[in-house]
Amino acid sequence: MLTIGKLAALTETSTDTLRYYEREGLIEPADRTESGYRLYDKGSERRIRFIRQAQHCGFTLTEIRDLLVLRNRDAACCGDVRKRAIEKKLQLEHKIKAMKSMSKALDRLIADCANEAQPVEDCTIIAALEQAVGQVH
Amino acid sequence: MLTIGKLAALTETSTDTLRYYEREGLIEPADRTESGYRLYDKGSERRIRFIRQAQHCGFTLTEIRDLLVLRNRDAACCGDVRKRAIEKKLQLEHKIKAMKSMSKALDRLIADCANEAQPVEDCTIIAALEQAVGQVH
DNA sequence: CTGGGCCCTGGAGTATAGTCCAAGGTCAAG
DNA sequence: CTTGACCTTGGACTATACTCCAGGGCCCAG
Repeated sequence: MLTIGKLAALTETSTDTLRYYEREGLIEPADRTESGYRLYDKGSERRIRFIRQAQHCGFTLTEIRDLLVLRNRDAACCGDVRKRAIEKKLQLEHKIKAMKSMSKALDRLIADCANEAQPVEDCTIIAALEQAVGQVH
Repeated sequence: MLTIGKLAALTETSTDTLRYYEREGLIEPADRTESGYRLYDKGSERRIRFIRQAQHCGFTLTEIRDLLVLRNRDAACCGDVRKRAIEKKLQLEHKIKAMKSMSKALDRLIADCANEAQPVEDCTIIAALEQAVGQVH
């Protein structure tokens, strides 16, 4: 069992952030000591990592809580749960597409600017950036 | 030339947001009427679309401003500009990787839950979500 | 020449996601 | 048995990105 400081160090978060996640209903300590210290198990570490990862992918804490809550449901698994998963998946795919097109635009930008001492007017940034948009819409 | 309301309608933003972007240095009207009304050209529309797209991909307004500012530089194009582009590109690639792995995890989740009336314990959500994390780190 | 819809500025308010105290209790090492 | 590192709660503060007024001016259709 880990104290909050150990878990924070392990997951590269702050103790404040962990307590904040608890207030927001994203995590809960597995136990408490007699004196009230929070105690976490290895599952908490995985949970925190998942939260950070999901955030990094553009999910809000509210959305992440929704995903995590699916786990604790006693309703039938495949209905609600599946619907949410499909929704998230579509959101994700859309974001990935947009990001890929931006990434390609940046590639072009980098390639075109290989020549170090070119003047600004010939730098294809604007064109590349705007193409990124064109490809998505 | 478009007034702020027309541009807002065209780009599906609010006039408040457009004025906010202006305060933040992301856009500027091409002109003003004598009475002080903002007037925008077609370039503004493309610029706004780019901003929204970039935001959707997880860039902050500050980062987007940085990208847009590259355009107005009178310093040598390929040096600074290229460095920034490469930086953004790496960030983007990293996010795309994470999102792809979450997307795959969601796929598995959806596939495994195809069977509508399964009990929760057999719903592979937790496993799938945690694998997403495992794949990224 | 007036009513309704648009525009202006400046400033206040909101949600999200932390971040930072203050005041105090706990615990292990020396 | 004290010192320093850790923990507790509650509440205030911050940054980002809007969002919503208030109080006023502009513009044109009837």
